[in-house]
Amino acid sequence: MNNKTQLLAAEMDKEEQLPDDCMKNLSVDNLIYAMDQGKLKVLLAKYKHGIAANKWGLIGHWVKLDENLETAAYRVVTQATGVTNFHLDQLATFGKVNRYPLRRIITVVYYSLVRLEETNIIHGENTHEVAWFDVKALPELIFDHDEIVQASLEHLKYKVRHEPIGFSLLPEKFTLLQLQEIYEAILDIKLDKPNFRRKIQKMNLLINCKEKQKDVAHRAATLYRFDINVYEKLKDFGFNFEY
Amino acid sequence: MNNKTQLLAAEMDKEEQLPDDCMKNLSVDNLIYAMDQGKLKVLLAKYKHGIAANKWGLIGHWVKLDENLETAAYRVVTQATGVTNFHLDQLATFGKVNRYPLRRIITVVYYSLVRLEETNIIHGENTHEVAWFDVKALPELIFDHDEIVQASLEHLKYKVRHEPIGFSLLPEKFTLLQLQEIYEAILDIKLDKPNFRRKIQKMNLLINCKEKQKDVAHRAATLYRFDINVYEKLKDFGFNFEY
DNA sequence: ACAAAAGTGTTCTCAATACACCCATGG
DNA sequence: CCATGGGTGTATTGAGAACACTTTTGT
Repeated sequence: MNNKTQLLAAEMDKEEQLPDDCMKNLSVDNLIYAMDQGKLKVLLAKYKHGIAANKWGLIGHWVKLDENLETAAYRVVTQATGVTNFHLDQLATFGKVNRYPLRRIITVVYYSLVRLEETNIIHGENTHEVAWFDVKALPELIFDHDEIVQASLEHLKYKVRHEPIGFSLLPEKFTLLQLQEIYEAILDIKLDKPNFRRKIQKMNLLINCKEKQKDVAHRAATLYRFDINVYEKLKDFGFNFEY
Repeated sequence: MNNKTQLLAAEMDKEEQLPDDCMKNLSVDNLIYAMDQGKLKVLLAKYKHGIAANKWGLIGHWVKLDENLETAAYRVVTQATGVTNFHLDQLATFGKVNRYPLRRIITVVYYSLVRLEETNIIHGENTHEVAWFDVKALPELIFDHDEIVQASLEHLKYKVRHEPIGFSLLPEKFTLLQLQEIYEAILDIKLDKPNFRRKIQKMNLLINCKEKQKDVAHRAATLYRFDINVYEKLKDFGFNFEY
């Protein structure tokens, strides 16, 4: 064993804390999104150990031997955010030979949409810090995580136009402007307010709560909630939100 | 070692022929699609060994230690079809704990679109037979492959409406009816011919070859080819093919 | 002549767009 | 009274759907 190999082995020890009950070459990584005052944010962690030390990266973990991929992703999101009920979908799998410098790791990437007010961020023992970042102002990321984030943002654009996923980012009762801001943040465009309202209302996805906002420095907006039944019907028929 | 374990071990020997230079818990599977006389077909293999013996399944293989996932998928498709230039995209990754009965295997699934007339089907040493199947009349499939096929057909519907992938299934010069048949086969609907023509022509994706079909028992149709330059522009602007 | 597919024309409806305008509330 | 966002009205444009119709070619 030469010096370089020893160094690598030392790094790997520090890095991994890879438990025995996990698969050796497989991880899940999560893109956890939330809306915060009209901005789309993603949750990142600053790691303690190994080659990723003191750098920001996605929130991920190993997959247990007897654990489904989606279960692993769910576990990681819940552990980091405290949220138990959220939208979770597979994005894609990244497996370039050298994406992780020390050995071959394939990562299955999931993305989730959470409601900011339901979160209670906990940083695990492997991380110094866990924080929300505006997707338009991301720090430098470890490994291929920047590529992954960009791919997921593209995918979100695609998705938001064909499924009403926006509702997964809002509290139960929300205003039309809040909903509009989601589309604007994800698609990175400005929308016409009157047209947006009419369009979204015509879809019959919204139920008027017959309540108004409180304590706002302008005319109080009507609160709406999402009609899950109509959504289920729409899924079969197709849904479209092109601009 | 008890009897059952011995049996399993014997099965595994027969099953695998897992080479030393491959990852142990990872495979790629491929959905290879082509159009044949207005029908959408998918390529399947009938395996020789192990628990999949004499059953139909997707065309897959192990991923080499020093091979990217996409490279592995490309290799498998080329090996089975002889085609070297085709549309290849990742679909998703399937990794339920018991999807493969003998041990944990995660499979990264790709789909490819090939031109039937460019194919020269070769069946490898692990398969008795490789054949095209109409997606509307599939045989029983091994493991979770039916779930995978259904997911990919859903994804194709989604995809064909937002990217002009149809062209990847056609010869260089094709008629408008051939193109229409692709949309009809993938979306599983009937389209109005006059409206289809106008719509597709307005997109400026087609170049008139100023040639006609030969030897057809009806009025010869104009041949068109695909304008790749316009497509590249459209990708940025967005593309839509809703019906 | 007939089958089969190519290809054109026309009408109707409705969604998308642009933008002017009024309303309610707190500071 | 003004800033801020809520909310309505309306005219124009163009795409999509339905369908009647003519053209070309081989058998």
